[in-house]
Amino acid sequence: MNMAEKDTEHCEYMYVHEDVVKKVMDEMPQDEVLYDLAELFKVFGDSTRIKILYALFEAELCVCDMAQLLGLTQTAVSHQLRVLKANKLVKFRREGKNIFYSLSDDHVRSILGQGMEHIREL
Amino acid sequence: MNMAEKDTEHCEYMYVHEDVVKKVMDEMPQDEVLYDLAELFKVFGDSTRIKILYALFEAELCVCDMAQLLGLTQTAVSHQLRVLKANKLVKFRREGKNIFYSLSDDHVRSILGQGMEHIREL
DNA sequence: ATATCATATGAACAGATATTCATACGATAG
DNA sequence: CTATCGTATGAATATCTGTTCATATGATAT
Repeated sequence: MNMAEKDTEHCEYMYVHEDVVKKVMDEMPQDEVLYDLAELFKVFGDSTRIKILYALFEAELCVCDMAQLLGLTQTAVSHQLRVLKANKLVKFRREGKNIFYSLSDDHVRSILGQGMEHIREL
Repeated sequence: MNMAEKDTEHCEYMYVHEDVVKKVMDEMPQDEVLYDLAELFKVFGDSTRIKILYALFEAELCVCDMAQLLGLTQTAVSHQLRVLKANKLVKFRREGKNIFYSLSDDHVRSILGQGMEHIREL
């Protein structure tokens, strides 16, 4: 076998391209970071939460506003806000009986914006 | 009741802030777009797929390379590549028996980059 | 204090999803 | 053309996730 070829290491019954694999391994972020990253995107991967985030693009809203606006139950909205809070995507303030939610920073806009660009090109 | 107050419309037993809700409703993207957007992020919301994408950041790889690199079975990788292909996040070319995958465009990098920035600040 | 409003929370259920196993397909070498 | 390698696919299973229902909490007004 020609040693100049990349195929050197065994992978079950297959051969891997060893040098490339090693290079990639060195550059890969830690597993935990990649896991956290997936968890973050999981939050964006639900249309209810996306709707809530988009609604908050425009204005600060209370739970009932969002429920009415999006045609959802108060409970469903509340559960999803919990997820968004846990991931620091929204912040909130109390005003009497109402709790007003808003976007916590501009990363949300950036991330959603990039996603929008991608689907526009599909 | 003071008409200068925002609370005008009924929502079950609650009142919504009508003017704000209407403003937001006008600005909201179509439901279908938001659904597609959620579907896109759902693709990023899995650590196996994130790992595959990050691996492809660095180099073009065949299925077996990825399986070995990431400690996954060939089948698992193949199933996830199917999802990534369906969402136009990766492209591929055949070279003999191997099929080499690579990132299809720079949106992937942008989206992952924004996500990374967010989790760094948590 | 008590009733009511706005929101949160816990349990239960239904639907979605990732992995595995078995197998099929397409390309190549002999 | 047959065997083998690399990859893809379908079915089955276990886990995860979102919604609903019932109920709890926290704030306000009377």
